[in-house]
Parts: sequence; C-alpha cells; structure tokens
Amino acid sequence: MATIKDVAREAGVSIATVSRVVNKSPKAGKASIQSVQAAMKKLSYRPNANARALVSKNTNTIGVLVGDVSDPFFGSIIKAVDQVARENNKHLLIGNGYHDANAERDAIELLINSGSESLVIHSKALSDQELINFTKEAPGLVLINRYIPEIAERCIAFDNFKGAYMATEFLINNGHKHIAYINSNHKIDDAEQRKAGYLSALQDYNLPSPDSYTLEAEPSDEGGKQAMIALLSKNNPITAVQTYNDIIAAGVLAALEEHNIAVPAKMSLVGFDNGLISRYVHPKLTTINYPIEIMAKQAILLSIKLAKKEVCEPENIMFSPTLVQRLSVSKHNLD
Amino acid sequence: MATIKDVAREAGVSIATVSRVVNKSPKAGKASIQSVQAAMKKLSYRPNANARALVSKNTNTIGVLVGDVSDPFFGSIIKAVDQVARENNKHLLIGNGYHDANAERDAIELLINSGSESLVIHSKALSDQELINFTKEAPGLVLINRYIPEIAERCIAFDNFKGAYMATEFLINNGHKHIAYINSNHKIDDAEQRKAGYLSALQDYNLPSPDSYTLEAEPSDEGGKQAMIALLSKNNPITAVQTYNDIIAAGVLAALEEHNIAVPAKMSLVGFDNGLISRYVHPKLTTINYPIEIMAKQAILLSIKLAKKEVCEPENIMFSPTLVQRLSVSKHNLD
DNA sequence: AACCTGAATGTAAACGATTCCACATGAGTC
DNA sequence: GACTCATGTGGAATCGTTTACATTCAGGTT
Repeated sequence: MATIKDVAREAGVSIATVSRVVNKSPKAGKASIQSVQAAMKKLSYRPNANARALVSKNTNTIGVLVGDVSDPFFGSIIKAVDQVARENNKHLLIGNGYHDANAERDAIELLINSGSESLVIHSKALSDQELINFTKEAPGLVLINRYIPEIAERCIAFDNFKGAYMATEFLINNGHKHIAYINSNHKIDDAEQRKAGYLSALQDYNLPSPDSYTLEAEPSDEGGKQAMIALLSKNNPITAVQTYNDIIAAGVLAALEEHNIAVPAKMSLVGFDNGLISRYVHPKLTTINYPIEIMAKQAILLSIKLAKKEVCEPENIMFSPTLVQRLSVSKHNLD
Repeated sequence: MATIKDVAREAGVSIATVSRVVNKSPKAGKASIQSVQAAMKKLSYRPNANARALVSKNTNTIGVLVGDVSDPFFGSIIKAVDQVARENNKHLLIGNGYHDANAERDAIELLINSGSESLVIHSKALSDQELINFTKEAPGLVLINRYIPEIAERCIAFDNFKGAYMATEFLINNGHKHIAYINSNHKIDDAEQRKAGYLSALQDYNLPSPDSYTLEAEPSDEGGKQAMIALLSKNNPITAVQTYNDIIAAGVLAALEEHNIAVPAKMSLVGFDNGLISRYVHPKLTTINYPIEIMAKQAILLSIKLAKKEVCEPENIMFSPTLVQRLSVSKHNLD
C-alpha cells in the first residue's frame, strides 16, 4: 500500500505538497499538481483514512444505531440518512441494537470511539439517563423516535398517542362500537402511548373498553395471528380490530382468513406504520402513516448542525401521524 | 476527550502500561490494572479507534456494499454479515451502490480507504475488470451474487438459471402449456440467466415460447402491474405467469385482481426470491427460495479468512435454489 | 541596486495509540 | 552473597497524515 511518502518521492516533492494536492489546497503549484497526480495514479495511492482522521479530528462518518437493519422500517431510516450523508460527503457506520440494552450500549460506544461526529440513535432499551450521559460525550447525538425532556432539542419524536387515537376514532366514525386493540408486548413507550390513545378515544366517545378487548402480542405476523385467535375464542361482540403495527395486522388477517371471517365485511382492521406490507396484504390495509423518512432526514440534518456546534433553536420536533385509507375498514350498521 | 496520556498521568503510570491494561495484555501488573481502570473510569476514557487502527493496521471493520439498504433483500445480507461480525468482534461500515457504477465505485473506494480488511461486495454495475483490480488492493474482498471466473475463489454466487428452470418446470408439471415470463428490465446477468432458464425449460418440454410471452418490467410492484396489464391486452392463451422476483409478482397480483382474474383458479403465478412479501400477498406466493442469509454468512466467513491471508481451498461457491410451494399455482386441465 | 511582496515549497511537530527493547526489582538457587 | 530468572515497567520509535511556520525565489517598486 503506497503512502504519501512514496508519492512524494515518486513526484519529487515533499509530503506537504502531496497533501496539498490531495486536499485541493489553493496553495498547490500547477507543476506540482501535475506530477503529484501522475505519481498518485502510478502508485494507485489511497490516503489512509485513519491517519487523516487522527490528525484532522474529522472522520466524515455518521453513526447510525437502529434496532435491526433487516427490518424495512429501519431500512427506511438508514436510507434517508444515507441520502443526506452523500450530499454532505459523509459515510455511514451502522450498528444494530437488537432491542437489547447491552447491544445498544456497545454499538453506541463503538460509534463514538470510531469518531463519528454525527450520531442518529434509535434506542428503546437504554435508560434516559444513560442516553443523556452519551450526549455529553457526543455533541452530535440525536435521538429518533424518542423524547427525553432534558435533551428535547436533540429528539425527533412521533406522536404515537395521536396516531392510535386517530385510528380508533376512524373506526368509531365508521359505526364500530366494539373495538379490540392488539398491542406489542415489548416494554417500550410506543406501546403504552398507542394503547393510551386507543383507550382515550373510546372514553371520549363513551364506548366500552373492557380489559378483554386489549391484548398483547409479539410484534410479528405469527404473534398477531396467535393474538387474533385468542381474541376470537373469547367470543366478544367486536366488529373491528386495531393493531400496534402492520405486521401484527398481517397476522390478524391470516387468522381471520383461516376462520373464514371476511375483511372488511365481517371485521374491520386498522394497522399502524404504513409499512411496505400494508400495501401487499389482502385487503390492502387501512393504517396510520408514520413519516419515518422525513423524520430521519430531519434527525441527520439536526445532528450535522449539532456536530458543528451551531446553535440550534428548537425545531419541529414532534411529528404527526396521518390516516391512510385503504380497504380493510367498512361501515358497520348502526344498531 | 481524555487520551491515553491523561489516563497515564491520573494513574501514575506510563502510557505503555495503560495500553497494556486496555488491551488486556498478560504483562500488566495487578496493581497497575487497578489504578488504570480507576483512572479510565474517572476520566471516562475512550481509546481513539483511528489512532489504534493507524498503528496496529487493523480496524476490525467489515465493509459491506449493497444496492440499497432499505430493500429487505439487502437488509438480510447485512443482518447475516452483522451476526458473524459480532461474533468476531468486528463492526460494519455500509455503503449503498444504488445499482449505479459511480456510486458503487465511490463506496468501494471509501471502504478500502477506511481500512476495512474484510469486504463483502454486492456489485452489479461495475465491470469484471474493475472488480478484479479492487481485489488486488483488498485481499479480503468477496463478491456476493456474482461470478467472475478469474477470481472464482472469492465469489459466492447463486444459480439463477436453475431457479428459473425449476419454476417453469413446476408450472409445466402442473399442466400449464402457455407460460409467460416477466423479466426485470435492469441490464444485469441475473435477468438474463433467469430468462435463459425459463426458455430452456420450455424448450426441453417442447412448449411454445413466442416472443410475446416474455416481457420486461421495472422490478417494482408498479412495474409488475403495468407489465401484466400489457400482457393481458395481448390476448394470449396463457394460463401461468412466472416473474423475475416476488415484487413484480405482487404487482401482477394487483393487476389480476383489478381484472377479476382469480389466482390460482384462472391464472397461476410463480415468483422468485422467497422474500418477505411472498408470504403476505394474497394468495401466498409460490416462489423460488434464494438462500441469501446463508450465502451472506458464507461470504463474510470467506472474507475474514482471506483477510487473514489463510489459504482457502475453493469452497461451495454456487448456491442452489429450492421451490417453495404456496397457494398461487393450481393444476391446469390437461387438454 | 536594494527592498518588498507573494506564491510555492519544505521542515518538523503534532495527533493517540501500539510495541520493541532495555532496565529495575525481588524471589529463588547454588 | 553472587547468580539467574521471571515479571512488570517505562522510554522511544512508529504508523500516515495535516498544518503552522520557515524558507526560497521570482518579479515588481523604489
């Protein structure tokens, strides 16, 4: 591997001059530029990014922590961040947290250690305090999908409560009076907030919300299927089901199909996330849009600003859901 | 940011000793370990990964190039690589190629420059020669989903021809005689190979394969939909459709539903990839399994070996497809 | 002719770690 | 008491860059 010294020797100049040419410094002379570029090509020289980062204290790296890259939801986050990164000539270091506190901590430490000045973190398992502490070491750290009051200026969050409320309200407006909710069994704020939104809507419209109407499931299609089967066996008068996310809804759909319960004719269904699969299931799923790409873009932009230590006035930090109407909800005859 | 010097001063030892403690060298004395660890904690010391990489010539970084992280197919690759990476205490640097030669080149150069010793590359846009050249600079470079004879020992490929042949043969065995194929319009080997497999099967069974039976589409659901509509308007006697991938198949399904053509009763359909959506569409898609996780695992393992300059006898390098039977194919009455 | 200016270049000191080598120490052996 | 020997430690070189500062030299002013 050729180094800057080799290039300098080959071109008959000093390493400082080579460095100037490489970095397109205006102080480089025309003749030197010529000979250095020739030498670089000849030796197929590649500047060592680590040495560069060491002295310039700038890695041009953006660190991203997500739950699991293979989940399209997180894929969207990464893609959005990557697009902004490219525009800024930066590249991505990616860590998976797998929804586990230790893995999340390891990943964040790794990102900080390797000198990522900007950090977009999706953490659900770490405590508020631990994240606040990381903030002190990493000025460019931004949290996505999480709100911590002490560091509100670096949080990009989503109004889960409102989203769930909207979904429930939509079902109510379509005449449904007995609405079940299948929540995620993961112990994260999102789950609580969405459940709270659902309950709140029922309450506002004076509708029943017995405990037996809400249950928990692993957030997967299998989890959704099991939960729906459990729900059916309770023999409740429900006419609509609302779920924590689209994947669970897909499982619900599978369970209903097995039991020959037509959607939306006999049972209405609303998902959450407006993920990829919501357009592919049958019938197409009415769901709540989660503007995750926009949020991710905002997050990385904010992170870059913070890393440059620009002063940031608090921006639009809480994003709002919208309802996406497709084909999984029908009007219920008003009794 | 505290450096090793600060820790040394705080602990009253030399930087060499601190380094030994940090790296768990057996030469570290018990008393020193104590005081150094205390100092590290007190100053919340983080070893600078760049400095470390500079001198040790080892970044513990694995570079991955994929087409687009937000595509679940690539997400699977990344996840598989990440799992092996974790077991080996390495972390991931990820680049998106967006199926564009310039982007792919930039990304690979970046990965090499930042010192990733292992590289798992999914490149479709770069020429064989260019990839071979990269190989000389990066001993740990492995290609996934691509086969280049000159560097066969670092290619992990998939038998596209066989997969498509199997799909067509399955339809034929179910009595179908007029089978259409919707290919991807991307100019990549995979597309050609799959089409060749389809044509070869038809030929082997003496079935017609007029040009009008094969068409090209953007590999997206919208592309699949458009292609299917075009196909229907030709008024061919086809009873089965085979597609380049599951996404196109999803689009085909949408088109058929709009035209009230029942699947599989009136039209059979086979996808390719066994991707996430193949289980969610309605009816569930019969498809060709693409063992991408296994391939990715093999790729990264091979890459790590190559990076260590271990001699590698050629391994199982060509992976085989399998048929996944679901509900989108029915027997056609034998006329 | 002496002087100043500015551009282009080179010298050398960082950056923060690892690691070879030499040295100090104390215990064990004869 | 002189010797080996193992063990822990510190000094210093090194990795490949960037960049402040010093130097050189050409050309233009006076």
